[in-house]
Amino acid sequence: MPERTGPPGRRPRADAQRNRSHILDVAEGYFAEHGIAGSLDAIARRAGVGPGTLYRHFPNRDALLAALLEARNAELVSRRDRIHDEAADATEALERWLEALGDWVAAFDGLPEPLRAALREESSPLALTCEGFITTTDDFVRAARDEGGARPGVRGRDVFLGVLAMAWVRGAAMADDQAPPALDALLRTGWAAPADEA
Amino acid sequence: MPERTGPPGRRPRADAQRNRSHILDVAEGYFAEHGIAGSLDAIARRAGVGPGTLYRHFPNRDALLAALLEARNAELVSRRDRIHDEAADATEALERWLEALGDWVAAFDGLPEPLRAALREESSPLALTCEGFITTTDDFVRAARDEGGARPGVRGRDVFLGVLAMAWVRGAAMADDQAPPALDALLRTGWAAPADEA
DNA sequence: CGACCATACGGAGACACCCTCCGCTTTGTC
DNA sequence: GACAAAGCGGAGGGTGTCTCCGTATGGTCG
Repeated sequence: MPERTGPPGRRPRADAQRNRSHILDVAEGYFAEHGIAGSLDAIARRAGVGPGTLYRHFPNRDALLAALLEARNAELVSRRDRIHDEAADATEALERWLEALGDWVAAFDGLPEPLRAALREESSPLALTCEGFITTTDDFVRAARDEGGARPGVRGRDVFLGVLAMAWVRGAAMADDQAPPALDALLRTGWAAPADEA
Repeated sequence: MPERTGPPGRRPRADAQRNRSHILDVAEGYFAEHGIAGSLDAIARRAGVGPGTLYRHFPNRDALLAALLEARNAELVSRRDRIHDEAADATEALERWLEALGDWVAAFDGLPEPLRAALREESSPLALTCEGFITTTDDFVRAARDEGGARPGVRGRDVFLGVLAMAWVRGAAMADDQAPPALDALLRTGWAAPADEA
């Protein structure tokens, strides 16, 4: 995908394309190693380009992140389609979708933070992606609700935020290896025991 | 509470005590205004002291935060006692405790982040406080479970992390005024509808 | 009351990060 | 081969964290 959207100008010069994709490669490794908060200047240095070059291609951290996520977004979308094809019922589909979302958001250490910021600030390349997946989540939730598998009143947006929140807090419980499944269970069924009478 | 723990040396000089408490006052206002991430040097400036003075009293942001929370911790503890006295049953007690925890963690905008970091890094003045409240949460959870109000297998630590996570993600949904209650409900009962047969 | 010393103060400044601006080089084209 | 546009690199401004050290201040003891 060499072009952002439409072709308003002619296509970029060869060296620009080379630099862009090399920066992306380096950033991928750097973020995987140091987490999402690593220094952008350091990435430029490691890529052997000046800071100006990096910032021309990606005006800020979110833009770089968004470009990095592009490939994974595609994977997530195809996973959504696969779930639609394979899942026996809507509840299982929702479960599998949430698992896929959880994997997506765990692509880099610290990713939940910029996603949350994008959701609040709106004007971020990440915001659009998130809104798309929120809509998808809502579709899954509605289907599960129609089937009786999801609680009425629960919105896709809330569940998405829940997944984000759990992924975020998971980072606090490294040593505790029973925390991840416990947090997933918490999001699924909550802490309260089902009451015969509320 | 003029002394940290025990009296290992003589008590601090008068000007030191004055500065310390004045810095605390200013920081309270500054964090309330700009959120937890505001500049520490700016706080020092507003307090009319050099940066060195601020950093001598509070070696880092966490230390300052911990000192600021001290008063609220006391309030939270007394609220816990009040809940113990007043709550009709253990489930209601847990509910009210979680509400109290939610208020505590919302004391400053952005507070969840350093709390999470403290929990993972361990060596932070905030970590000890958190661990204490995790234990308290576990007590409430156990009592509710014995009564049948809380799901078996749910640990106090997980619920505490859940409260933290929901408080964190709440910051993403400012404009959406139905998100806060929805997130609380999500933590309480999850997204899944209670099944007659699992 | 004056001298002495530990304690505490202030601010200069080292360092890291983000990001911009601009003179120079590279690329594509005629 | 020459010319313009596109792109490059890095110097440097702004901000923030945190340290170091010469100096001032407060408590104490003769």
